[in-house]
Amino acid sequence: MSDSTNILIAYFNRHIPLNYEEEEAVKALFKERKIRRRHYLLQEGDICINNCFVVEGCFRMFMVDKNGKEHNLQFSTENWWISDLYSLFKREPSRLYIEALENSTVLYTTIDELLQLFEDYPTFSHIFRILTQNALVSQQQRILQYVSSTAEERYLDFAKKRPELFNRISNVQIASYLGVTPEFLSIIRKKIAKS
Amino acid sequence: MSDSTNILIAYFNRHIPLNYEEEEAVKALFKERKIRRRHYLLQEGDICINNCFVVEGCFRMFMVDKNGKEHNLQFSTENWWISDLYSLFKREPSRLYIEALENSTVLYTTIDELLQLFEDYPTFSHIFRILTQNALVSQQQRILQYVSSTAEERYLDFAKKRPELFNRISNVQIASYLGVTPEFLSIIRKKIAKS
DNA sequence: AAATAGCCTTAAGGTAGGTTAAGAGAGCAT
DNA sequence: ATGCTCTCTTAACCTACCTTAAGGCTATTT
Repeated sequence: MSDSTNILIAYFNRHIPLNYEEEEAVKALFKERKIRRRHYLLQEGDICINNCFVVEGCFRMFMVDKNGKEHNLQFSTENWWISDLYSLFKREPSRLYIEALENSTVLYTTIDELLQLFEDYPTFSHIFRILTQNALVSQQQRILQYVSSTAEERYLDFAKKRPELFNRISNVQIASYLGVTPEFLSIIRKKIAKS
Repeated sequence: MSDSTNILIAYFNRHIPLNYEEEEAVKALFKERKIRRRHYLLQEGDICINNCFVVEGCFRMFMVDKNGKEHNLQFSTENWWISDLYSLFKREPSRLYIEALENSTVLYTTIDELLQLFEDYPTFSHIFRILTQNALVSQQQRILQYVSSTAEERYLDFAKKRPELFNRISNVQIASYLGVTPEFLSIIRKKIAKS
């Protein structure tokens, strides 16, 4: 069994302690995959069939709008999940891209294996209901912030909430996540530095 | 047993057929409440302890930003759920308001009763995992749209996706949902009418 | 019937943030 | 070393949307 799988098991145990059988099920089901920097885990038009857990590295999920501009929706680093839930659950082509920002390692299962796991071991159904709830809540917080604050406030908040990410990725990526151009982010940074 | 409860049971049956015991559990657990137009189901600072199903009527969920402006986040009409999931699950004071736009009827349970229901009847845990998934997916779609389209596009999309709501609520409410002022929505409407 | 309140529109002037373009510095490859 | 690519910055001009203010219309209340 790989180190990677132990990391995932430790992750699950932090939510709900797994018994021996459940740990074995994780070891049997999840497969490891390495993705090199600038390579894609998912591209627009693909049907997302894998649910991925980031063991090591960093990904960004983004969409391309009708003018060809990219908009980052989410970053995932160690101990985060990354997949297009819309495509995964609806089994329809994705409108999103998932790109590795660093050389990375993930553990993944197909959606069908995951649903089977939920049936065989209710513990996992329970864990994923909580994970989905948490994701929903944090998305709602993001919408709240989006409608009610300026780019400068979002920038400061991002620096505060995700300091490790903040120092790990480029300002171009941060700007895209905050919904501004890199040029305007530069102006914001100058203004903050002055004050 | 009330008509309201039958509507909720029919709703559940459309997701996963309930057996006799599960139907009885719904009848035992959910309570009815009527809310008059302009009255609040939830106000900022309250801890949201009830999960509500709209039997009849229409609600809006909104936040008030630091400048005192309201931002609509969601409308709920018949056969939708309405609650602040953040406050509900984290048991922390809400930053949101839920207001009845019409005289309305809801069925509700407390979060503790709901969690107990999940333990007693896995069917409901299953249904709510799917509902949470769907909510997550549709929120993600909304974020996608928010970052990638103009106010005019969002307006036309809203008219197309929710035609009944579109004709049921005021433009002031729609503008707040779309993230523009009523004045600017008026300009958009004029422009669309001309073309 | 009058008064009040909410809704919708128009218009003038203002601001946050975008676009385009250009240059300077860092890191990587030949 | 030389070039290449990427990142970050600065600046001039532009646009989508906001603010304020005012007027007319309709619905509700008294």
